[in-house]
Amino acid sequence: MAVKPGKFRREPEEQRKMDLIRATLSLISEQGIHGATVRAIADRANVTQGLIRHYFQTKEDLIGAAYEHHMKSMTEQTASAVDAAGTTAKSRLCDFVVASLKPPVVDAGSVTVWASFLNKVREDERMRNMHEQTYYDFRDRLERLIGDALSEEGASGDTARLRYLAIACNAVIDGLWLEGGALPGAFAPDELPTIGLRSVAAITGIELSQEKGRE
Amino acid sequence: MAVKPGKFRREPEEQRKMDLIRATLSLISEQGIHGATVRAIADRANVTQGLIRHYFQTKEDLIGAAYEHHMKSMTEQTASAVDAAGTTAKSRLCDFVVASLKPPVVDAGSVTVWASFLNKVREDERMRNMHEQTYYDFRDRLERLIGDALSEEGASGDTARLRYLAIACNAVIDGLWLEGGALPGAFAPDELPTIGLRSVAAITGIELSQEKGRE
DNA sequence: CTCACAATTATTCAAGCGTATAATTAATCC
DNA sequence: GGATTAATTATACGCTTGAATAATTGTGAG
Repeated sequence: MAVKPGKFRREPEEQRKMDLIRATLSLISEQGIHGATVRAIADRANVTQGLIRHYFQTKEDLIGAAYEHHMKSMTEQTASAVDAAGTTAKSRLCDFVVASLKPPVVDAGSVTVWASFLNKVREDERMRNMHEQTYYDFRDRLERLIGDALSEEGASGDTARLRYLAIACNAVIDGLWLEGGALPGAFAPDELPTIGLRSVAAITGIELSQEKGRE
Repeated sequence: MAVKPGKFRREPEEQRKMDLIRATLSLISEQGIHGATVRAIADRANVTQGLIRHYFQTKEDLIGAAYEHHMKSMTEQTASAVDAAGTTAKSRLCDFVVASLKPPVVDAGSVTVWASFLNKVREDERMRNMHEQTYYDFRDRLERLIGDALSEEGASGDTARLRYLAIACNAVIDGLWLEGGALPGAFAPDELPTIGLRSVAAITGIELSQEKGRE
């Protein structure tokens, strides 16, 4: 009755795959992993369930693709907050921390998706590799930012100390991210970024003021 | 052929419930939530599946009971490391941090179980309440320990600062716990406790030496 | 000793799952 | 503008799931 019936439209492969991935992620974020059945996914992507197997050999393949997309997207969202060149290393570190602890990175659905996948990481080697890579990638970025900020202050850290600083700061960020997503309403709007910055500053010994944002 | 056939034995209610809970948790920790089917649980507890419904009205009830048990058990394991009276507040804080970051609290299965349940926290109110309560209980213990250690040093923290310190230290511990369980092999044996202690010391400004353990 | 009752097993059921295959239909090519 | 082909729908299959009910069996009371 609306635009012209026509039983279906053909779409380019990448488009359809992305539709299915997005449908999968939105379902998991709303209902957890058990809500992401092939029928529900197809329904949300406005296709029939047979199409899933046309693009993904098995449901696990789709799940894997969705996991990869979600992790890359989260890393991207934080990393993109930092690539503004020409700024000081300290302010880049600040931006990185703050971006990790604000929406849309801090988000209940995002945490749900992440936790759902964590279960599969144990069994599936491909997922385990993605998981490890994502963790190390994030931590390495952080380590570089910390190293830059330190040398900017004249203080140089040896390798071992830099590793410790990166692990510790990464842990604070992860912990705050998790709690912000898992207990929405437990923290005031700007509380997590503030606490994150102060913690990273205390651990590294770098003086960080919240330069981004109006406060 | 072994000990005496006899088709089954009657056990006291609490015993059987605990058997079922333990079977549930061990299955989840090994295979994730999807491995915990009523049949698999009954099998592992050496009963038939009908018995589950005799003790738990629904499978969700069993899952809820298992969740409660797991969370209480984790909190207990850390809390019990600290109740040695007569020691200084500083050393009690140390013990608490270290216990949180060593096996059996840091454990791959434990993290898997925790992540599996996180999915259900969103939908089920009873689970959500348990989740919040566990978090606040742990954080409050930490806050008290930090407060005690601070006043032991003469430094007194106002309420707001104490809240910040507790949230931040809790986040480091959570983050390290998570990563230790999710990436076994990524850290040296004593690395997590060491990093945890140094981080808590840096954040709170309390000088903490690793008094427990031989190093 | 046996009787009554609760603990436990045995069997059944309907629903939902992922997958497989066959039937349509939209776009492309000559 | 009809034939071809791949994208999409439609239908069906076999299996597992959680739950329900019926049939047994161990055990304590009198």
